[in-house]
Amino acid sequence: MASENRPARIGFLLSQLGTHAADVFADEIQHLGITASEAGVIRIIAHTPGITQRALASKLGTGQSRVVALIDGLEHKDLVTRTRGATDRRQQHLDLTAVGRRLLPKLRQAAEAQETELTQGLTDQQRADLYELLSLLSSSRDLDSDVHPGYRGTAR
Amino acid sequence: MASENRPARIGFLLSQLGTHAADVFADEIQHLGITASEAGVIRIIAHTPGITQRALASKLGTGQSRVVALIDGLEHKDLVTRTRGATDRRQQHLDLTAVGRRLLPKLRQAAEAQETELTQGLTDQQRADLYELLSLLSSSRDLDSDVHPGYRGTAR
DNA sequence: TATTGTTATACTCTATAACTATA
DNA sequence: TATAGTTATAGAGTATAACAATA
Repeated sequence: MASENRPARIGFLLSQLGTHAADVFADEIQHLGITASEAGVIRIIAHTPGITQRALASKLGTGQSRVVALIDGLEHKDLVTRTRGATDRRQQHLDLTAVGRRLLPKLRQAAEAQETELTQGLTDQQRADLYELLSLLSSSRDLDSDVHPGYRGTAR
Repeated sequence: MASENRPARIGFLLSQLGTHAADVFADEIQHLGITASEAGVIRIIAHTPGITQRALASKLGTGQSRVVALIDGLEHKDLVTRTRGATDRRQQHLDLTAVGRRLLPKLRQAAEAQETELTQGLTDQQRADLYELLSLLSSSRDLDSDVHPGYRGTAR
């Protein structure tokens, strides 16, 4: 704020480091044959099996047509299945295949490698402090703990 | 790391909050008639007047053709000028117009509004701590202090 | 008539290669 | 022959509207 004697750069640093973090994660999972977007979808389906495409679109903050394309890709890779709803046959329920489930521990490993890579300049105490502050920011900003909306904006 | 008893989420939180920060900034400058990418270019030219398009492309981490499109837009809005190099007529040197320079304090205001908006859940002390940690991360990761590469990745 | 998913279309950002004018 | 900028083209991600099947 005005009382502090430094330029307002937290927003800029968050944008910059957020982009960098996404790049590092994309690199970490490249050998798994999926993109960061696909990894996000897999995580959500793992957390809420049977979720409909509409509910997934709403969680991702994207349109339904984007979900169609994403699921087409994941279905083609045999990671996700679509099942028509028994009571409402308009809905498609999404679930992980056995192959998809086998990806989950690898995604967790990738997240750990990403964190190690990102925070290698910090002490354990600093890493813990940073985690606390980012969690506080995220929850106070009412952002979903499973999802973030993806990169729509552009460089600042 | 393995010794810490929490999931590896710093990378995820940085991505999520970075996207959110970029969205907030885009909203703050929308009334100025420029995008976040254009604001970034204006800031760089303000900092290094006479920079060539090639040098700008390298700073942005983008291709030269993207710079052509960006400068076309800024020139059309009368915010930036191109001047052929006197000694090497292949080069285009970029400078802000008077109108462009008048935007600078408004961009600073927008950055302050963004920071206030982003960190409204934090105490002054927490805000100062967060700034320290993010600065440390950014400098240890060797990221440019003026620029970040923009959003190329997608949701995770 | 409304809703779920699908298809079609367009717009932006990005990346690459071909082209020009200068060196 | 190499370089700075430009143009053309194609690919991803995104958003919107039109459409089919179902409710």
